[in-house]
Amino acid sequence: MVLTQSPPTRPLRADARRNREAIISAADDLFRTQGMSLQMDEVAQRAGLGVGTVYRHFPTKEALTVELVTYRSETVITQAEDALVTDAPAVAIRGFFHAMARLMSEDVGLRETFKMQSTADLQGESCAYFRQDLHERKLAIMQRAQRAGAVRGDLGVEDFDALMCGMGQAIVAGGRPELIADVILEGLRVPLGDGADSKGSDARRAGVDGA
Amino acid sequence: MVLTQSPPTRPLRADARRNREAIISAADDLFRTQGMSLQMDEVAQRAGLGVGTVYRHFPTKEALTVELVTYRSETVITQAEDALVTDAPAVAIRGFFHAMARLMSEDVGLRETFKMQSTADLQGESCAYFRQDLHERKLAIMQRAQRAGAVRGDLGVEDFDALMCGMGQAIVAGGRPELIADVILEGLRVPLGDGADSKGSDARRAGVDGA
DNA sequence: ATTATCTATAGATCTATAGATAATGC
DNA sequence: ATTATCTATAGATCTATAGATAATGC
Repeated sequence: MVLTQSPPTRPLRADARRNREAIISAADDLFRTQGMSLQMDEVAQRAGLGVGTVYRHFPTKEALTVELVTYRSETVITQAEDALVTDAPAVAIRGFFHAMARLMSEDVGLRETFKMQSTADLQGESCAYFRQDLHERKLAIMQRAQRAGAVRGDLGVEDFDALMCGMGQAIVAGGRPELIADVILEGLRVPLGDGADSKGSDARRAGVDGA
Repeated sequence: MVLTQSPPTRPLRADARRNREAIISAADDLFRTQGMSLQMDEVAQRAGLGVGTVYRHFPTKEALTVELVTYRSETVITQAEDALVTDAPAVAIRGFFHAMARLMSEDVGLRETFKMQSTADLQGESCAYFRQDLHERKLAIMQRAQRAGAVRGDLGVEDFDALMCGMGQAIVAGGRPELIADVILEGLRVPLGDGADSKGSDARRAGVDGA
């Protein structure tokens, strides 16, 4: 989970380890309700510590939030992988979207996690490996769903991520989570060529290839 | 367009009028590229004025941005209405979404306009009337599309707004505008009850009624 | 001795205002 | 005379650090 250390890193002193955990836990609570606008002072206060201590463990605010973000990413993607092992792709994808919609509706941090993955942040070299790994796993999940015909083939991982982001935004903006998830899900399916369809799906099923 | 004045408001002095326009124009440029994070100092500089002047015309940053946001809202909704007069609903909606996607991809301010409409901001009493008007017009547009069977009936104006917001976010997050718009459009259609459809569309076509 | 923690505050970044100065237009 | 504009700065809000103090563990 933690991929940020290269040097040997001798084990933390007992109190320091406790405090580190208190910091992460406090930060996580705040991240859930406030996202990136959480404040370092508040984290310290909630953890029952001084700000200095927080900065000892995490040199910048970004370093702290990367911890929270990577944890959420990891959780979410594992969940998706598990679902795909158990269920048929179409069912798994549906379950995944609805679960995400529900979680996002009560976790600002999770919404911002998706944003940060797509947008500028989280781009530090420290998490380059993590990002790469995540990308590959997402690709695998998506291609599996595409081969099964559950998701249109001209969708890239970037588009998929972007849609998850969009779903989060739509939910903050007051859309009903269930409905929003359904709309996007329906939209993800392979479009059927019918009336009122003048253009736009011309690159249909571009990226599908065998296992 | 400007609905913020109740008292008679004697006409501005010639130079003041020029400056006011310079301010709005400068602010609009910055809003297009930076959205709400535009800075008052920059606005002043770009307009070739001092900050004090900007604040003379717009007492707060919010007052300035409300001006920009209402202008964009008005433009967009008029465009949708016009399309619905000319074309068949399904075609009009499609054209509208693609136009929005394209515009949003190059106008941060437009994306944030949708956000602000749904979320907390823009809630001042000063634009209560404007908001009401906008809401009614959106409702009319949506219901027209629903009666024509181009859009699923269980969608509320809030959901529709939310999806526009989400589309914007998906585009910033790196999704291809054309594709994102297509996915949401497909998703908006009345879902056909077929396989892999376990639940979620049970409230189907709830809000449809005759003209 | 070494490692951690605390408090108080420097520094950066904005919005908004005050008070002195300049431009209009009756 | 009135209305508008300018510059310089107060005030709010954060992140991050410095230097003095306290807790661990060999």
